[in-house]
Amino acid sequence: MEFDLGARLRSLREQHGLSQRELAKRAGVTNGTISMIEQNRTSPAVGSLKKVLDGFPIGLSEFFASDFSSRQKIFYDHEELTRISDGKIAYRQVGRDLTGKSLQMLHEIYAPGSDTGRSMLSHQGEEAGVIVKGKLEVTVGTERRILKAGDAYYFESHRPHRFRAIGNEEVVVVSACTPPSF
Amino acid sequence: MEFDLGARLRSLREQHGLSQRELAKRAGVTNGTISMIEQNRTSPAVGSLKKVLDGFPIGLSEFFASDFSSRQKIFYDHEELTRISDGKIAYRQVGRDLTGKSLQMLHEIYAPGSDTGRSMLSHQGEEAGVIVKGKLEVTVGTERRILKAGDAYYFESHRPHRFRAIGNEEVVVVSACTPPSF
DNA sequence: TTTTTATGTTTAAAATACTAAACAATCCGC
DNA sequence: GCGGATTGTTTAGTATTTTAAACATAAAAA
Repeated sequence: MEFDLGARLRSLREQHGLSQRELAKRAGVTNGTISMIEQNRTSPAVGSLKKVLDGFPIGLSEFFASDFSSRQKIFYDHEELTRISDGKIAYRQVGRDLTGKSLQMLHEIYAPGSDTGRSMLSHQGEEAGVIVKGKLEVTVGTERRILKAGDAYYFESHRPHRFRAIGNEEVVVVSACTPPSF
Repeated sequence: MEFDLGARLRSLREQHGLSQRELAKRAGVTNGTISMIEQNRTSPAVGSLKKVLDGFPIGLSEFFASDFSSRQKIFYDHEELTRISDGKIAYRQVGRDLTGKSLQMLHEIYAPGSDTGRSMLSHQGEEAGVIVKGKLEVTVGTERRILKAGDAYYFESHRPHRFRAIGNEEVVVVSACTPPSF
């Protein structure tokens, strides 16, 4: 989905009942700048946009937050779960086709010593997991920790992350993410 | 707190293990641009910043949301999980405050014979779960099935549903739903 | 109507960001 | 050590944004 910066700003301004000049004065820019931005005739400098948004006020994060509000098989025997092989890690996905769905749940089995690779994973959404068996080293951004059975994690998926099995027994994890990442 | 755009970008890039040139190539800008941005010597055009962030990838909103996520707790010992008592069923939620979040994960322990009640549950969203231990009877709409360790379920939460522990051992389930239901 | 006031748009000049290439520093293999 | 590759930084030139002021239209007041 395309983000229409100009339209978003115009909508915001009108919701606040401000003219381009009023907003410009508050923001410390000229009305022409606001006009150009609203028509998408320029890609404003972040600094300029920030000044403008301070006139409402609203933060950059909220401004860019596009509001994603966001008969089928129900029961699955373990062997029915969709297998997604990825080297030494055996993923089993709950459910078949997740198109249109917003939740993905995986039953993961890590062979001893296996990991998700040195290049860190990163995607949209949130993910969480509970360790069922074994020891799993979880790295998120600059933070790292070893989790054991019963422990859990929860983070936003855009943060680079990596999983690694510790010790010489297999590791079992039940994880979920939203929206589905593959 | 002042938002340090340059530092934020540098940190992100380093977490991903990319050089300025590698990122520049992915993003379709020059390495000099990235250098200047990271030093806060320019206030990049929104369009340029977007191109750069697409190289990770990460959205503008998350980029500006910054420290929110980095201060958030990620790892949870089993005893740290938030307990949500509900009669004979012990829920432990992964994560503390889920406001603004779209994923909820629970570690559930059913005492022998316990269930979620005769009046069926129903709410918005989707939910899924994996049985870790014991036997669980799951009823969704008119369908009913007994699941054992390793088995799983997935359905849309608006369908009336009910869970019941079968046999005389406790049942352990890891479940997830989106959006959080309580 | 005529005038005043306010609106959004456009334009030439000034300010700023971006590129391409050179520069400096560091690391690695030989 | 040396040479080559890779890193982040800087610089001069080009491209883009921003300003200040003029323009055009519309609504309100006289």
